Amino acid sequence: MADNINKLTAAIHRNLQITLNNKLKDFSIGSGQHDFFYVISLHEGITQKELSEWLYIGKSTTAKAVKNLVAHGYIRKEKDERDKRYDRLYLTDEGRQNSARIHETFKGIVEITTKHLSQSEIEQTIDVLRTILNNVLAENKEINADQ
Amino acid sequence: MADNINKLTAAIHRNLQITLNNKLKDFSIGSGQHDFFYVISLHEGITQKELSEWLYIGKSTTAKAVKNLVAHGYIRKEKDERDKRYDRLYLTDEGRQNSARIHETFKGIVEITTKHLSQSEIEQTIDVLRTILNNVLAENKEINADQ
DNA sequence: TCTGATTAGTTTCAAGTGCAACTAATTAGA
DNA sequence: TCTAATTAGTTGCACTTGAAACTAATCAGA
Repeated sequence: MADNINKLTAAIHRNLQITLNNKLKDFSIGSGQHDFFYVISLHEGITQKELSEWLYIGKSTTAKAVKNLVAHGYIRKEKDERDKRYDRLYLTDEGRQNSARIHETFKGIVEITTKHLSQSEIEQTIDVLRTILNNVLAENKEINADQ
Repeated sequence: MADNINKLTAAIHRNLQITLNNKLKDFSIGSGQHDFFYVISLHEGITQKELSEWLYIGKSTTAKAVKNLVAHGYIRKEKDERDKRYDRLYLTDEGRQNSARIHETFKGIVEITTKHLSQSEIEQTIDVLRTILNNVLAENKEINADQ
């Protein structure tokens, strides 16, 4: 078997998590929560549903990540007044203090991954990956309409 | 934030795992072990170290996956006679009976991911992903020489 | 208006994963 | 040859994740 896209995306994902954990070892939240924090810091007021959709991750995982971020004092939840089913998410002061550090780290991750690649290679790859993701999501939707 | 390669590979990986789990729901081993079984079926006699390197996955995860596959009767271990540190892995009869099914499923996964893509797009993407993976591995090696 | 369906978020359970510390086997160097 | 270092594999721990069943709030249709 030669390399294929599935194996490579899996390997990249796993090993990038390791990179991220190393770079943010002293930051007192677990590896999965960095992404959530990052997105919230870019889109304050986002709901958990939107966060799940943005990251293409299950809502139960989002609920737990958010719970942890709140417990660590980095973000806070606020009930939407017009529809009390929604929780809107905002950075706390402590979250805001750590925000720049996270942004730098994420920028560094992008630089690491794109080393030795031209801008057009990167753009084309992003396009193809987006197509692949849509293919996979369509396949999963076919099987199960929910979640 | 626009989509980036890290987010896309993570999303593809997570959602492909869901696809695979759905397709192999009735197969009595967990999601992570399908990949291991597949590689072993293609390379009988492979060691756990080689398996870890092939999948770019940690050796402790490999040890547990192999343990489960053995417990379920799909594969067997055999000590290398020349160097007893190595365990060599082989399919059992039951493993061999299920092998074709797994191969078909993996082929189906490739077909799903590559829908709407030309052969050259796929090949170029694989090249880029390989470069990215090497970038990430090099970065991690810099931090930690072992594992 | 009221009842049933839908929706956002939570919780429990089972499973995969990495890290660190471990054992057993082998190799390298004094 | 013998001791220290290396190497393959294992185990315990912490953490992430998805599925399924749940609650609370809202919406849609009779």
